[in-house]
Amino acid sequence: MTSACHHHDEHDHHGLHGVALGRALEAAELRCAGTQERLTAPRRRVLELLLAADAPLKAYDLIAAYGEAGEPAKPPTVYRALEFLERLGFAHRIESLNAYVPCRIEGGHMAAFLICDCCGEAAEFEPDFAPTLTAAQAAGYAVRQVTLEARGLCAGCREH
Amino acid sequence: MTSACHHHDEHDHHGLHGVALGRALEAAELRCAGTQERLTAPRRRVLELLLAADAPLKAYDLIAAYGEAGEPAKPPTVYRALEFLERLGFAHRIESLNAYVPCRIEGGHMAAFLICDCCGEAAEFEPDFAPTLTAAQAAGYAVRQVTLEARGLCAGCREH
DNA sequence: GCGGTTATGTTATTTCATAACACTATCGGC
DNA sequence: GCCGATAGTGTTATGAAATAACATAACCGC
Repeated sequence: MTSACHHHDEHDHHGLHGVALGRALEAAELRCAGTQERLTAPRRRVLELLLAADAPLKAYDLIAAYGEAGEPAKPPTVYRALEFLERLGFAHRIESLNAYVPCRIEGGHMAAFLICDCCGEAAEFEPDFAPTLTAAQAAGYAVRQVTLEARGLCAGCREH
Repeated sequence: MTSACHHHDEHDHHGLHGVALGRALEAAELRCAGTQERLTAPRRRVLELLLAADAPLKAYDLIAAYGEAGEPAKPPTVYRALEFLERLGFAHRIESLNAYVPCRIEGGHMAAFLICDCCGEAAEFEPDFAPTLTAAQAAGYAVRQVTLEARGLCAGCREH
């Protein structure tokens, strides 16, 4: 996380727990049932860990936290689950952090993040991609996917 | 590069050579002289390799190509040079490729790339960041840096 | 030429990610 | 029900990307 300041009291607790976590997992199950995709045990477990976290998790954080009783997973288990979760839009990879977050925005969309270099928070948002897509089209590109990551300081960290 | 097609005849030769390469390096020297920064031998060598390349280079491509007579560099040599080149705006890292390109646009700017998943070309462009920055401000963020990478197919690769 | 600062050389290690292959589960068609 | 195709998992091993730590050398202002 490489925090530069230490005032992360209450402003970054995004993790889901208890009932809310259960509901989110249930919703994911339902969305899978709609397609012919399956939310298998390792996929569900990795999604659970992401949803419960307060900040982006690295792949090896997931590997370490995977086992209920402390036994880590093998790397391919987690990487394969992440690949699945990304494919279905349940999670996003943040390239500039080598880390992963659960998707917090409903509906098919292009991911974009505001990342606080101080507290490590990564807030998903939906900027207007029109100027970018227009420019890309003008250059002859057929865009399939856009990665947008804005780094800086969040409101909480600016004040201190 | 993981190319999906094989028609990369003549449409991605961006590499600088001979006189043009010399001029670009000279320009970099001049820009360094203006500040109190120094374009030392390893930094110059890495910049030269980036400028001469036709596509983004991985750090270990640079490490392998570093020595005039085939001897590779040690990793820290190249990573330190890249850090310098990025800091001065001579090069950019492309997060989604773990690769580096020389800066092709004059003037201080935020980097953005159109990346062809077929031929590997990475075209630097300057989209309008205003919507993104406005949204970030609305969320209370003070943005320091923006990474924007659009992946898809370039004009040449779409036709084939 | 001395001392602070910046950069380099070198060894080793850490972190991140995937290849390859054997085995198992699921599901539609018969 | 069972059979074959497909998708998913488990496991071992390895590959790729990046940095830590510390010693040495170059540069610059005085």
